[in-house]
Amino acid sequence: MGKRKPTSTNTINRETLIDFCGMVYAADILGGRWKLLILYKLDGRTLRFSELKKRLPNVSDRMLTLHLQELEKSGLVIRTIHAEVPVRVEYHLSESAQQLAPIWKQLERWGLAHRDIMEKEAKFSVALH
Amino acid sequence: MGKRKPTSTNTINRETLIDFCGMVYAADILGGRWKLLILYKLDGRTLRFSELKKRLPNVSDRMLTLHLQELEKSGLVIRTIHAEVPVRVEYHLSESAQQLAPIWKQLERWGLAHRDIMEKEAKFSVALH
DNA sequence: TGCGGAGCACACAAAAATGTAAGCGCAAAA
DNA sequence: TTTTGCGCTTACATTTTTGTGTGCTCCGCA
Repeated sequence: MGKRKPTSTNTINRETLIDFCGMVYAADILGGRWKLLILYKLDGRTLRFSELKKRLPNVSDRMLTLHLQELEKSGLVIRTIHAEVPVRVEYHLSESAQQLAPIWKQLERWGLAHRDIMEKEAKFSVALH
Repeated sequence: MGKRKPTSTNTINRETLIDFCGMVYAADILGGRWKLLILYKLDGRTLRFSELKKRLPNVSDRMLTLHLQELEKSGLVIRTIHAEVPVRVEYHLSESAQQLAPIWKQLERWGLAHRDIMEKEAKFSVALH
């Protein structure tokens, strides 16, 4: 997050890869400590900043703001400001992000399954000892 | 990569989240500059270190080694050492990783589609000016 | 004897991501 | 009048990730 040096090989590599690989592009957009989780929490509902914060353990104001800003720039979440006092700001998923939902649900399932496999293997190799 | 301070809030948060969310677990395993790309390149074939390196633009020996090691630890790639001279080391996907393939293909498609949408929107808002 | 490739390991440096603490602007509530 | 809440922003510190360069070891080959 923060700023990136535009001259770093890191940035350059990323950009050249993004050009020909949709997966790298997707990973770039979704990579970040809280992004997938934010999207997950916003799935199917609209939440305001403070509500979102409550649902994410240990996220700081700053990180939440930063990630939400990036997600907005990437066209995944939509931000609505209600000019009241105190201000009310609400977030919900864009159409594009909603199409992503089935993918992260699969990913969720795969993650759990894979973790089970790993744990069984670990037990097995302990048993061999 | 490298080592992590086990006391940092970063690590602690990650661990608590991983406990109840397969998606965070998956993201943790797959997050990393080259990981998805390595898996992608290994899809359906076996490659040795140097072949893999050729297919990945600008990756250094070190980064490739680190990522491959982590992927092996995560049970996604399988490493085979052929005791020849010079040594030959080959990598291929585990069964678990192969089950992941359809997901990243969807992600690939989504990425391209989403990028198109973003580009069109960008043009549109320029046109308004 | 020196060279060369393969697949790393190690020490170090740079960059990027994340976290912490403080404060701000406004109006209503206390 | 002071306090409170919301949704940030700013400055700064720390942690994590990535990159760079060097060298090693094994053996065959010239």
